[in-house]
Amino acid sequence: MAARREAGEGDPTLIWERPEPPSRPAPSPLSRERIVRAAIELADADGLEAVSLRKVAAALDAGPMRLYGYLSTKEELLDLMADAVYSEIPPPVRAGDDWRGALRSLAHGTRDAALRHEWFADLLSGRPHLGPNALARGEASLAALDGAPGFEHIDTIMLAVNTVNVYVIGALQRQIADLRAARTTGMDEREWQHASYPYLARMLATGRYPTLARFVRDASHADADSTFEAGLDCVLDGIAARLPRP
Amino acid sequence: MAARREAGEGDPTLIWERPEPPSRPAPSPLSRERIVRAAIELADADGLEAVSLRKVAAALDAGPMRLYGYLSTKEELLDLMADAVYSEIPPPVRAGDDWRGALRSLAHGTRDAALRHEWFADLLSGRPHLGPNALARGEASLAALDGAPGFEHIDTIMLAVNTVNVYVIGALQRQIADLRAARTTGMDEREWQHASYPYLARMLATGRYPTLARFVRDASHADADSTFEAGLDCVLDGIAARLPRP
DNA sequence: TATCACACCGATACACTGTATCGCAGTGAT
DNA sequence: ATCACTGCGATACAGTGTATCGGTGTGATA
Repeated sequence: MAARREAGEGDPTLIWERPEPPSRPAPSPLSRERIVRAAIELADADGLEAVSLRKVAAALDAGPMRLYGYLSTKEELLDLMADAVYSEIPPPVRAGDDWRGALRSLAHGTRDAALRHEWFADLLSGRPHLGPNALARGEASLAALDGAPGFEHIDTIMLAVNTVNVYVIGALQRQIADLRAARTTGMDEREWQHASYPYLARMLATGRYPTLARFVRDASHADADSTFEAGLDCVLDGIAARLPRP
Repeated sequence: MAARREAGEGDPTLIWERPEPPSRPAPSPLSRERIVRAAIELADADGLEAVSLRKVAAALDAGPMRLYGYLSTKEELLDLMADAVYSEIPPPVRAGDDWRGALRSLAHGTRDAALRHEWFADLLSGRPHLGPNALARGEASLAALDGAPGFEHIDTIMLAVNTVNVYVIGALQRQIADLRAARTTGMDEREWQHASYPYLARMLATGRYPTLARFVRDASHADADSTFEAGLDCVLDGIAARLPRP
């Protein structure tokens, strides 16, 4: 092991605090940020499984081992990538007492950033995101509701922010899974949803799923955006219902 | 390629329809089900990244290549594993008009099954789950609300089921990420949440996240179960708010 | 019963992964 | 001018998913 993995051996979250190696002028035009940027480019283009230390290094004209001066593990790179996504989420806007607007802008900001980087969904189940940008987003979320009318109790705010976040995460997960499925079959999302999707059609034709079949036939299949919006409204209504009578 | 990958070459969802190879009596005491069971045991014990075709095959006293008679890809194995989790979800009970109870039991059943198999969360972003058991769960969910008072319109049912599902998925994702983080630090979940977690404490001490710090200090950090319950109630309230006046 | 044809198992191989090791070159100090 | 050292990256290793294909055991046929 020697001195390769320097500080914070046991605790993987310590990337956020460990200083970068001083970027020596000539021989090392590398930085954690450049590495992360290269990795994100790869992931955006070809998915997370295309991100290998070798490829990232190659994109930076370096040998794979070079990266270990800036990262001590591939997991760290993934953490940094996730945090970079958080940095793209704009702070929620709160106009006066419009807490719904605040939560809504938070939700949309998160969703937009995540849809720009589909691989983000794959990093959600890994470990909690605690990088500086993720924390900043947390800070901004809470601050956006802090002091809004009806949100006097701290636990009310927690519940609201948590529920919205959880909804957004779940919705993302699902939409991205669908997007990928659609892409591998070559259809666009709309076509796919309309269930000319042959396997599903055959499965439904077995008669084992009568209700499902009826719904696939009769429901007005909205696009992903409006479905997201409808669910979000639903969640916001639920939050509103638990506020003290104004 | 020859005859190894037989039917449904292009479409990866076709596992569900492709028949198993006829289990020849003596030399082949293997079956898709045994393979999946072995893989699930590995994943339950050591996480999804411990599931390699070699290890699964070894657990069954077979060479790695043997599995390719039953699967054409590791992805298929993962799909089968995911569907096995769905088979553990009990059909939602609906007592009379109690649609809340139906959705609640659906949510809990899903959550319980997923917490029994933490790796399930990692499979959510992969591709949509369309195995027979997943479809059966879909069927049961819709059927549970079908005809309940207030749910006359098909889109109302869709919205309700979708929103609950999405909430459950998101909540799972998050709790499992937390569980893992807690485990790698050796603490139990409760301890971890109570933020003696040293990195977080240091980060909050920087003063860059004042609201967050206050919340971590003052909020009553409920355990995962009650948080889930509270959020679920919130979502159910939101659904209730959108029903036609009774 | 002896032979043949065929099916299939799994050893071998390949390209790829993350990462440990360590020789060597290049730098700064003496 | 010499030395000590630092840190880069070639090499190596154990592991992955999967393609290939030789050998073997089986069932059918003569």
